[in-house]
Amino acid sequence: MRINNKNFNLKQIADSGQCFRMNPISDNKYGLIAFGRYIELEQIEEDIVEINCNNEDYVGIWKNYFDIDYDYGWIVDSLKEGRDEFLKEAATWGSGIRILRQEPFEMLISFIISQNKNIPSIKACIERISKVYGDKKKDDKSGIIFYTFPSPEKLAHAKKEVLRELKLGYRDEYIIGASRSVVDGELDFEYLKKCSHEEAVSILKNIRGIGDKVANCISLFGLHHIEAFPIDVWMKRILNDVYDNKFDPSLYHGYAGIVQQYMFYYIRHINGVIG
DNA sequence: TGCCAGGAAGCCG
DNA sequence: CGGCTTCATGGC
Repeated sequence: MRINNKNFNLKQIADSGQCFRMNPISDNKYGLIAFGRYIELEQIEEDIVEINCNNEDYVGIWKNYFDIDYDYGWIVDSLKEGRDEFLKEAATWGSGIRILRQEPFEMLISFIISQNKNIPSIKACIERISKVYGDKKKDDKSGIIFYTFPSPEKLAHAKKEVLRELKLGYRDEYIIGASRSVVDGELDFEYLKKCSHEEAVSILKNIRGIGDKVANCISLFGLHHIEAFPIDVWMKRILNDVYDNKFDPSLYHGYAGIVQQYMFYYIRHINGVIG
């Protein structure tokens, strides 16, 4: 399936810190594990992406996953034409970023794991927890063996000692507790998607191990509340060093999370963390 | 060796 | 509320 879209860049998405199971496999090619499947994608040209799947899976899964129906172009263009010099550069540099519609439970656990960790370490933890608690599968097309992200039931019944062996550190109890909240219905992702971003964050923060930053990441990447605005150590640097703590997210009301992704991706580029 | 990473909880004033 | 400390772990 070939997608023609001006704002769809695999490298930018893979390096944007929103997904942890999309990795390069060769030049311009990426492997992705999501929704219990493995697919390969290739950046054919700047505005053409090849998704190695049939039409049924594209329409049923990946079109929605990559948020293809949403036009990111108007946001990029408006930032490029605006007065904010930093956002002008950031939007130009990351114009191919999209906010993926990832699975809420995977985002819940992934961003609990993410606290006080760098991205390579987060990815390694997620692969380990998937290998132990997920399902082993083989992709028919590529022959690749992979492990699905664990179910809430599996992690709700996980043992602390095992999670410690997986190098999850003090987050072991947080992971088990959050998973139990999903299993017993305290956390209802369908409701969290329907309600406002503010209410979703408020509910998520009742879970032990979820503070403001992680709640905003779950809201943005797992619930697709694109007005969420997660502030991590990189964002703090921008808000302090570039904006003297006077940045006003309400200027981008309703889509601040997308603007935030351009900022995050750009500051890490400037600091040489990613290509 | 000390510092940092897409932080949060506990405690203190 | 704001500031300080502690919490595992790996990489540099």
